[in-house]
Amino acid sequence: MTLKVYNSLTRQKEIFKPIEEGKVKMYVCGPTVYNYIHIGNARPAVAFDTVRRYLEYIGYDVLYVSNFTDVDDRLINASKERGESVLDIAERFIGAYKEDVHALHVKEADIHPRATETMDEIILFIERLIEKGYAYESGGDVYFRTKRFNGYGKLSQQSIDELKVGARIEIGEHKEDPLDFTLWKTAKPGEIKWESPWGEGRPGWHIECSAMVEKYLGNTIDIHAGGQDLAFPHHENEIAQSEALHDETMANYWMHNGYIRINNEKMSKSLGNVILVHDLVRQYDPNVVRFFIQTVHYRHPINFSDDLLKGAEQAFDRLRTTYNNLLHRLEVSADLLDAETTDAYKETIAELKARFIKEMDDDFNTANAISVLFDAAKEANKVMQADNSSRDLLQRFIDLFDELTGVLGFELKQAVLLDEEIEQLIERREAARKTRDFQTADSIRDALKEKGIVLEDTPQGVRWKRALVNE
RNA sequence: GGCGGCAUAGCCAAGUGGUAAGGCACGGGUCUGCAAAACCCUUAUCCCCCGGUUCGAAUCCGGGUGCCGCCUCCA
Repeated sequence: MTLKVYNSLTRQKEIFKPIEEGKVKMYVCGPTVYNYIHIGNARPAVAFDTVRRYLEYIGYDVLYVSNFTDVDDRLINASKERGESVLDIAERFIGAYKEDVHALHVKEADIHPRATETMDEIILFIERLIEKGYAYESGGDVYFRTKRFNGYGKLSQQSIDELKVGARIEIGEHKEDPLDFTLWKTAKPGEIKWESPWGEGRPGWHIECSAMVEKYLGNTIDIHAGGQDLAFPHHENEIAQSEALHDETMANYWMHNGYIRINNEKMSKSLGNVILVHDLVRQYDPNVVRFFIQTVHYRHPINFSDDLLKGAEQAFDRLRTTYNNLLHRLEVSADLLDAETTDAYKETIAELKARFIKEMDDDFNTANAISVLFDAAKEANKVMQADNSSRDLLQRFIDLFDELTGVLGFELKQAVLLDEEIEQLIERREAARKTRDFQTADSIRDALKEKGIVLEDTPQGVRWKRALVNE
């Protein structure tokens, strides 16, 4: 089994080979924390969390770093508008970010550096770029001398000449060339600022990532990831800064996730269709949201709409039902299956797992990996269909689901808590059924359905499950 | 203008040279007191269109059409 990763830099799938055997150093561009995150922020968080989980699953020791941009123009604007300090706003939305991605089962990064806490390294980075002639101070600002860096545009396939056409110098900027970009920006009166060799100011947007990658991961890392829209100019500029300074490749693999659309339109503030994770996870089970995101390959665009999410909810429920039926059967079943059939299923389980790995090895094809889960559900259901199952086999299917959904980051187990009142209703219904008083039994079943509890009468006894939230 | 992506059944979505995964929805059957869940069967002679390469293409090449994105803040 060989893991292949699509590398945005070379535009092809490549065999994954870490710098250091058994270890992966990855950096994922995080959010600017001036607001609650929307699903556009959630997609990379989920996609690359799955990349991380899979890498760990196949035995790598992953060092995962993801930044918080806690000072920039948008934060400064928000600060002015709300009369709240930049740092307070950042602090609040970092908290909100963690809460939101936690709901989506995104594992916490090993290191979550903040721009404001990396200021020394940022300034040092810029000083060294100036020393090497790749940057210059001008009017209190510092700019990167873009044309000096050979290979500018290699990530986004842009040529310097073409880029020049669209580039321009804003009023108040003091660039030598329109393509140059800001490394350090002089503070205007009243703005948050830091001392530097070039006066009081703040870093440009791109430099923090270069400085953080160097500080926490080194000159060359394995994977650098983010949204497709970051490829240009953000990642392009990161490459220019880091590679100009180090004369070494910044990242061996660049990964970019596709865009999000809402009802087939671009998600944007002007269209007023921005979906906040905060709201979405209250409308849908976060497991369903995470499942849904992964039914589409991470590099492809994904469309969000109520119909699609409801469809995902239905699909997800199939897996959840099977899984919880397995748990139920394990409680009530005896070992009855013959050894030959049991062995055949063991073989099947091994094959399913191998297929899952094969799909994930192919550039993290979660859509196909999920289809393996459905096939596993079908096999598990067959085992349960034959009303003589084997506890060992049931447990193996449960383990399989636990293992594979653990990689994809969602849970199939439903909460087992039931009100005493509901327990009693179920018992009363059972009693009624025994006396063939189906009228009473059915009315209790209807009443429970009203409460969101769906009953299933199986040969092994009654099972209950929660009804879908959005029907 | 430059760069890039996408187009597969009613819907969602994999597949990128060997004869169309998976899910939702639909229909038939089995099971059930009735349901629910589940299982079995059925569901694209065909992958936007037109040419070409090939023994063979949804997959490669050329030309169209449509949709979308980046080039400015953006995940």
